Amino acid sequence: MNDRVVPEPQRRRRRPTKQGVVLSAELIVDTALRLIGQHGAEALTVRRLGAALGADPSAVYRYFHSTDDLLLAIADELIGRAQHGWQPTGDWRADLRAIGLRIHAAYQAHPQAALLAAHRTTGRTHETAAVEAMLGILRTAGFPDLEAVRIYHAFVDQSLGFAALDAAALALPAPAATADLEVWQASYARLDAATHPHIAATAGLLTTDMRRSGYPYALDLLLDAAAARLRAAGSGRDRDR
Amino acid sequence: MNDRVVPEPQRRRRRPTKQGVVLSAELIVDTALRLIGQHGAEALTVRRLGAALGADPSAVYRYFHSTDDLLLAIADELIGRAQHGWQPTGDWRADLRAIGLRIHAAYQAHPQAALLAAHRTTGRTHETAAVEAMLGILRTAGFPDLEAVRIYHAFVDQSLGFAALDAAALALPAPAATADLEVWQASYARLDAATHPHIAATAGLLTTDMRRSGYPYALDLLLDAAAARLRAAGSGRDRDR
DNA sequence: TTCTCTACGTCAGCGGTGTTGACATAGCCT
DNA sequence: AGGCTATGTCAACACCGCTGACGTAGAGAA
Repeated sequence: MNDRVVPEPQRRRRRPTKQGVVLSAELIVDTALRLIGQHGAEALTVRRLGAALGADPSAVYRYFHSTDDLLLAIADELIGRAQHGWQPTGDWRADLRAIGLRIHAAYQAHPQAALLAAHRTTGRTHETAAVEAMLGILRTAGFPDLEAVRIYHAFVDQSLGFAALDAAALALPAPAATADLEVWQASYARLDAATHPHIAATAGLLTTDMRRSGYPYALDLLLDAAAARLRAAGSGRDRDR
Repeated sequence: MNDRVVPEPQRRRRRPTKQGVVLSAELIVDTALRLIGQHGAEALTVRRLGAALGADPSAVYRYFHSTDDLLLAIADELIGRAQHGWQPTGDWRADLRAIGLRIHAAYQAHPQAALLAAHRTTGRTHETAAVEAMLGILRTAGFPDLEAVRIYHAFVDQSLGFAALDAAALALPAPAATADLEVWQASYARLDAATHPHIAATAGLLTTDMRRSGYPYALDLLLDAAAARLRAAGSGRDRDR
């Protein structure tokens, strides 16, 4: 870990680079996201980032301890964008569903970045705000603390897991992506009913269903199960609120 | 893509390396898996693999076009291992649960191979066999075809999504991995109850629960919901089987 | 207005990476 | 016995993340 990073409050940030750009942590994160979006995940190297910024590559290390540090900042930015503009309605199930779909959508918008960021825990402001919101929805709905935490955990990892999975499909190089999709018609739809009766019987349904994300359906299943547990907990000790 | 790879049938594979090892694609895959298991995620580099094999690093390129090619070969091996030795019991819920946990476990055993493999559709024998088994379980249990396909889709993608997510955590370089875990104590456990009441109220539960995978709980939620839908479908047109 | 101090952009370089062209040779085939 | 070629080895390339050293812009103090 290097110590060239000056904490935000002491920054005077006055000095433009040779090419006249005034750097900031924010600008670097935005540029990194743009770089990833335009040229793929492998385009995010310190040297290329420096070039895109119009600065010496090592200048990045004045703002982030390492590339991993930068990645965490990117991850938090993505979470922030998912939350942006969201308002709770008071209906726990609708609220949770909306958050899940928002997370999924935000990551799909930056597939290559999502691949790198989906599995990190940042502990930064946007992330903690999101966690607080989700826990709040569950606890306010009446879930006991232990169950609220477990459902939160399952819910958020399900969202991120599907987000990463679907992002990976989007981030695949074009030929590989189409190849993966065609497998369902080229291979599964032609399997012999004698050896693969169940696939043969549902081939048509399979090829259409596998084309889109399984997340919305999986999300509804999870919310179904959560609602059932809430009902069970509520009827257990009948008086609540 | 290089073309130094000789297709398997033409191989004469006679020449031992300087250190007396006779190479083969199989040996390389096994050694790579062992390397990952013993020395962590970041140990899988071509140079280190060469050293572990007792051969020049570039010898690997006589068997695989690239490291990605090698990782796909490893992935194919993993799918087989997940299924290996599994026997259906006839209880659809127990069977599906077992398959889910097996997939998850197989990927956890070799995290960074899992990372690259989880989102590919291969259409190869191991994969089609697994799909056939899962669909068979659902259809035999009495799910209508459309629902069987949808639940299969949600189930398999949830398994792979969690597998990829948890694998990514394991595949992280050691410092980043510990940092991610410590965030829950260093950051979340210290948030002010005034600004983050729900996190503060559940901090203890959070830090312990987030240490392990959320997959088993999420899996049970999904199976709960599926069982409920099966009941609903069954009572709809009462006579089945 | 001038001086000082330091934040921070730049440069050169280290030890790593995947990959490839050229070369030497082991050992199967005739 | 001899040739052919599969395959192991070597050296080198281009790139990577990262760091120590250095110069200087420009804000703050006087």
